[in-house]
Amino acid sequence: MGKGRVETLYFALRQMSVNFSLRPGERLNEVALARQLGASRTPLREALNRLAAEGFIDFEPGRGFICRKLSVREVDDLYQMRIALEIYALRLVVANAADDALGEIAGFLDRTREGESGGWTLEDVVAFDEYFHETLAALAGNKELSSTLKNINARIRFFRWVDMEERRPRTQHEHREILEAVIARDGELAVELMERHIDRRSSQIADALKECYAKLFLDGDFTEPSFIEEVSI
Amino acid sequence: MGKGRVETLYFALRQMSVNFSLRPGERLNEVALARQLGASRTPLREALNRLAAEGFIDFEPGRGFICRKLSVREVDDLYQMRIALEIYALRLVVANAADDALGEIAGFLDRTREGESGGWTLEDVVAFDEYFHETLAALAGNKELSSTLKNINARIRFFRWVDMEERRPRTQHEHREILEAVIARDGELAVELMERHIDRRSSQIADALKECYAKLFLDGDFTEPSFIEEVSI
DNA sequence: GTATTCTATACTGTATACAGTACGAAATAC
DNA sequence: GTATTTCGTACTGTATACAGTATAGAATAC
Repeated sequence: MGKGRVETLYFALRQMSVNFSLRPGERLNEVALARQLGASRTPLREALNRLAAEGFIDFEPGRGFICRKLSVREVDDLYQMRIALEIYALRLVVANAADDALGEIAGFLDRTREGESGGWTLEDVVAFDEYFHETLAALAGNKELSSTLKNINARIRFFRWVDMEERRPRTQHEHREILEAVIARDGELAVELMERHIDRRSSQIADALKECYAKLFLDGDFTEPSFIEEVSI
Repeated sequence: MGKGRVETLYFALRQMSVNFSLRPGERLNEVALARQLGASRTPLREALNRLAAEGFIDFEPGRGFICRKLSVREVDDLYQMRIALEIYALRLVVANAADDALGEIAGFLDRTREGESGGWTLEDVVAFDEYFHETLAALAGNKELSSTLKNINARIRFFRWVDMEERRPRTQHEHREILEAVIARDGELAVELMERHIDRRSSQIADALKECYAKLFLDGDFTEPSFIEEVSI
């Protein structure tokens, strides 16, 4: 079955939103975007409407579609959502998951370990990080929860990309600890470790976001960082 | 500022999806729907795309938009999501909420108490139930969490409407107990009460859904209950 | 009578045209 | 020089036309 034109546009635009190829706060020119993506305005707008419903872009009636801004508040809220969902999922996983499935994840952690040889790029590490959390949560067997979590992860990926630079050394060890607590069926420990692993201070988020927009505007046309909201907390 | 045409269509269609004025599993005829709602197909489809992204209706490429089916699995998953989100929110509320705000909710529970005199309709009671949960969770101050919760509540409203017939007597008392635990800042108790209050067995859900579609097809044209998925668990 | 192919219809998917409006730039007043 | 109004442009919002395809019904074969 063909995936459908709107679907294709949806994923292309989603990708653009995720890595901010579109500048934050910028109004999207539908005609230009449509031509750039080789489509017409109608299916483009349908894809944009879906993305707006999922929080990947903003929409203002009469003004059109606008690239979301880098908001401390939003990242903060999404990290809390992660904690809420992942912790609940984790309890279910500890109670119900098969040992086999947990063993698979352990194998994944082994294969992606960063030894003296293993030279992973930052993108790799971020992808592994997401994969670990999503796969573990998926063992809870709740589709709605899993898809919500995936959406959240996509929306905070730009942040993770900066955050990971600092946390990279710790991440691996923490993942292993969490998984071992799950395998030992120690729910309380697993939950406690997971919460500490995910938790971020608002100040950390603000710092990372500053770095984010610095990165975004490094090459050339630095205009006005008016697209970053609530830098102060 | 005018709310925009698509926005209006969005809410009208959302309402239709919530109370299943559209029959589950039924393909939506865009031309007919557009005429019925006094709009053109283009904005209609934009609204439908948003609703599809939020899970209020389904979409199959090449076949068009389809009213979601009554699914035990989905209701089950959404109830788990409620537990995950509301419990996490509750911990934040216990830790941070102002006494004033909690007092307001207590006042709301008083005003909506079902005395010998107070004759509330089932719709009223369901609305009060949603309001209690959403208002309490909102005190956690997380916009993403609140809006996700509201979406979930809209998606399970048809179910609540049946479920409440049975739970009506208990509900009020349980809400009061939960709130009192929060006011007493007893987080563990509040969480335990809330989890028990929300939790449903899959078998309960299946029974209620059967009643749901019985209700939907009571007047006249009973055709084929093929729109109910996974009646057996 | 049942299954299968063909055909007509009706619906979705997309392009495009047009209307209305927001926005920016130029011009004028002060 | 600064503020304000006017005007032109360009973009969004919506209707509509057309093309392609899924679907149902009729006709035919078995």
